[in-house]
Amino acid sequence: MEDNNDQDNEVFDLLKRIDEYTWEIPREYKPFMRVPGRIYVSRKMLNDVEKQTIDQVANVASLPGIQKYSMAMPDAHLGYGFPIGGVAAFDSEEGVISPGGVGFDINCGVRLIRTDLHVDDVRPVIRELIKKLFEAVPSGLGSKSRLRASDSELDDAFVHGSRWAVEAGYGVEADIEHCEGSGFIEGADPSKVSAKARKRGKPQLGTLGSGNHFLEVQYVDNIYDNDAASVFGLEEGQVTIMVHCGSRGAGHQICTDHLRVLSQSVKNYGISIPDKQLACAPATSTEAQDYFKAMACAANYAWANRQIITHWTREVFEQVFGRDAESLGMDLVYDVAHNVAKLEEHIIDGRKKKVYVHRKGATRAFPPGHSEVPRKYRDIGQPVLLPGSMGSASFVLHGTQEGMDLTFGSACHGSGRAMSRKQAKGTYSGEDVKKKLEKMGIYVEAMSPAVIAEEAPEVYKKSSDVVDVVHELGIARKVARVLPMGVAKG
DNA sequence: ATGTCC
Repeated sequence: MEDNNDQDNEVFDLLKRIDEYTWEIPREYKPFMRVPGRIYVSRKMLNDVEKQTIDQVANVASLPGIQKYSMAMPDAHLGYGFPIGGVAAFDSEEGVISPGGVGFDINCGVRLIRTDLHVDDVRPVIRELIKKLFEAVPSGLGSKSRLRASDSELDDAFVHGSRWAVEAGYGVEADIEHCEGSGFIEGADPSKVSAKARKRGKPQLGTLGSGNHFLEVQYVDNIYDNDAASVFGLEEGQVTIMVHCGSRGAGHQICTDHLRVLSQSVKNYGISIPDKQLACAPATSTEAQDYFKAMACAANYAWANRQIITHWTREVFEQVFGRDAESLGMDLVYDVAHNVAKLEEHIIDGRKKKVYVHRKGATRAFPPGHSEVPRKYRDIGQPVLLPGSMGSASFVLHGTQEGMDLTFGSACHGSGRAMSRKQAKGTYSGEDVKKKLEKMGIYVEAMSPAVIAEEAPEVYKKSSDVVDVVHELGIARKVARVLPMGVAKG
């Protein structure tokens, strides 16, 4: 124990070990906890979980109507109010809805596109491919799209998500089926979106954004489950494309606008919260429902956004390989949200119950047989897409019944930051990181060197460690690993 | 994550 510092000892003292990957924060830890907290992490990785993150898990447990546990995935770290990597479900009648449980980048998410191309077909043209993708898909902070959406198109994107984009010519019908929830959330109401959010969102529909968002050309280097991989259309050596982005300024503004309202609701409804950042309102209240209707608009916008990017990506591949996207086998494998709240039915204490599941930096992972899993994948379970950081592996998993029972059908969302952006910028130079990645065979095209430094592989937790916990715990099971060949980012 | 404070 002498190698543990003070923080570690403190953390160990307050947690109760349930099994190899399950650590409980007992209700006794804080007087306001309505349910215990649960952190799913290996003992080794527990050393990296900050005390502040554990306190956030405990704080979430104070919110009215919370079910079972306030949970944190192995990649959990400090967030706004709720931890990033947090999962919490609230009774749809007695519970609350909280923007902090979704995050600012509403429906930040990931999609995976397969191809029939082999890694050897793509290596020789990777620079050209990435350069063209970088040109075709606007990226960077405040970037504007080459799509000029009208007000009515923006409304349609807000309400219909992926379907709007496909019907506007940006994709094919099968793309819609292969999105979580068919690429939209019901109940979106654009009248709950401020003029300011509309103004920010309108020129950005069809942009990648900045930070850890990326468009990556990858190849499948390892298959863990042949049957599942085959059903998902994946095989070793095959080239895939991953898109990681969200709802841009629109989602950010929607979160900001409604946080202001809900921080007042907390007082109006007499809800006692240990942290102002946990602003919320009773799920049935007008304020909470208005947030949910606006949040759904942002979520749908993000699905439309990833769909438009998919279309432009296909166009670039068509140009470079001189064949149409269909003959290149460029089907959408799946698209998942990892920052969203959803009204779902779960079995709790043996009874079916409707709950608002808040997943913030956590991915839905529904089991085999679930009606929301596309027919094609029904026997396997929902594809769960976990992006790695720039230059590191990404993973494809599938949902399980254990996940449904244990975590409201949720898994982690990726690797999780281990160093702050500021610290990363002070430690690494963008040019050096770019050169290092090139030596590893990964070509990076980015808007600014600072973003490359902020996203250096070293500033993230090892994605394989995080994925292994999820796999061993059984809340999602590994199907395939993909490695980057080239990446375009903000 | 984010026109990194209208």
